[in-house]
Amino acid sequence: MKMEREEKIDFKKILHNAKLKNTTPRLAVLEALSKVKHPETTQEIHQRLKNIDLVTLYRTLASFEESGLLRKVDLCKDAVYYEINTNHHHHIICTECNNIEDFENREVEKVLEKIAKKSATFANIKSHSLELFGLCKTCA
Amino acid sequence: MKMEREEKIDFKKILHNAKLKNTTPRLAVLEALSKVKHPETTQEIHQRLKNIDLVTLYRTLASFEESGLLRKVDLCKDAVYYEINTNHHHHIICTECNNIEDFENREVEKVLEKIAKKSATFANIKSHSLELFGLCKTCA
DNA sequence: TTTTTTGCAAAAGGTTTGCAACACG
DNA sequence: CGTGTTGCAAACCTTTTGCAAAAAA
Repeated sequence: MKMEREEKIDFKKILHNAKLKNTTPRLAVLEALSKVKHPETTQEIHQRLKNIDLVTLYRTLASFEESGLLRKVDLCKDAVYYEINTNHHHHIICTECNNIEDFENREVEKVLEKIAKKSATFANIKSHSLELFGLCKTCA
Repeated sequence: MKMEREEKIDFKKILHNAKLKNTTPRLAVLEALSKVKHPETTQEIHQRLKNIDLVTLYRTLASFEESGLLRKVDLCKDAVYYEINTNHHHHIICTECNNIEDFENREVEKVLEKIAKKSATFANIKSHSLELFGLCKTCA
């Protein structure tokens, strides 16, 4: 019988592994973004973590992205969104209420690989962005 | 025998059809973007069309997008890119030199439609963004 | 104790707004 | 001629930079 176990993440170890020093603002940001399912903007994160200076937050997010802890997501909103960099996936975004659903799809990844190979001018493809936009059932 | 014909676009008619008044800055912007193959930022366009006020350019691009003449493209560059809204296609961008290749691919569109249908929480998908990032053969 | 990181102030960009003069239709 | 558009000035918002004080290892 499998015990249900409280998800207890060792944020200090994560920072240490990323070769980042263990500071209060960094722990707060990492924890906050781990709790949240959807991508957030710098301003949104700042709203929730009022006690962290906005400048520090900018620097923290930049260093997290550089070390691969976070990933930028482009939601066509004239603002940069960040999310925890876990498994590779994409998003479906409601243009009305900003509701976000994640999806993974092996087939689309395969097609993208084929497209990359076919290119006449590109030697290698390192990454891609893919987001769907529409109306969720509540807003439709 | 087919005559090669000078591509002569009636920009005034295009503006008229879009229910936009026929002004000097609008014609200049429309013509400039029609000549160019790749997406450009507001700042880049302004560099080329120095005689148009930057504020006017912002308003022009916004009205062009609203009326469907232009489309925003998201190249993960912390800047909004615009391109003429013609056939549906996507881009492969060189992260080193910003070289851009367009591609169309029926297969990927089909897979995206399937993904949209499968979604539990979304009623309909209206659009999507898809860009590939890598190194072109010159930069690799 | 040495090196990074933080937080404040201020600068720097980029984009938007208000408004009078101007131009299109 | 009336309404929409332009161009300038100034406001605004987001992001970056400089630097001294504080914290990490």
